Amino acid sequence: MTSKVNYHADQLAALGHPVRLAILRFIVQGGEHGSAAGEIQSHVELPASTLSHHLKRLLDAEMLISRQEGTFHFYAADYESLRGLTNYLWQDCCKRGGKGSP
Amino acid sequence: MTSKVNYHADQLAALGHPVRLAILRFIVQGGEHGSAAGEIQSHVELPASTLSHHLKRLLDAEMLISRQEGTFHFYAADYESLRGLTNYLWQDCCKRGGKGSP
DNA sequence: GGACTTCTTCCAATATTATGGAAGAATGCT
DNA sequence: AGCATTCTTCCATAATATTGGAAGAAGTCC
Repeated sequence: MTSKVNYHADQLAALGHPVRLAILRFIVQGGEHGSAAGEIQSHVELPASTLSHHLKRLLDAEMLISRQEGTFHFYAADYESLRGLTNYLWQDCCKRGGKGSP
Repeated sequence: MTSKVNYHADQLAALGHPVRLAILRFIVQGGEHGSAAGEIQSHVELPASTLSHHLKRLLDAEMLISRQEGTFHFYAADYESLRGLTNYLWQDCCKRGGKGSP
């Protein structure tokens, strides 16, 4: 119960960093097969280790899914998770049909 | 351009804390007229100063709107802002109608 | 004006996060 | 086996966030 708040707060915190948000959007816009860490790196222009930390954070929060092909590590968005997060934000909101209804 | 990422990352970071997420949800579920700081405080059970810091953070990120009535400070959700945030997360996603389409 | 309520700001301590060089792991190639 | 590529983990440092007591501001009521 209370763990749901913590779970989603963790996801929001994972997205609550300019670099990580940029990473997610790059991946989301990049298509279904995901993006290799190297591609992402050349997009965000950061040292490999720093990027890796951010990717791990997103992975731990279950905002990303990863897969390996040879020496390449591909990252794709976890859309179900993202959907669950946005749903949670609006849950039980505006039941009486106020102006804020989604 | 890049400021949009920073703006929304800041919003996500504001929500990326269990207490603040709980606060937003309490307010969102509480109805249109908003909730007084005191009501919120008795819900989250935190010292007044700590709560005030969190409310300020949410306010600065434009996730809340505040209004004063006498000595009471009411806080309400900024639904347009919340909508803008969730839209941003899904923007330009899954253009080719993949399984993740919203 | 004085007492009371409601909430915010000041301040300092503690905890968590972010960063990146260097070293390590896993894979592939010849 | 040796070497290159791709990315992760180890480690230490710097920066930022969180926390809450004490003091302050702003309103109400007698």
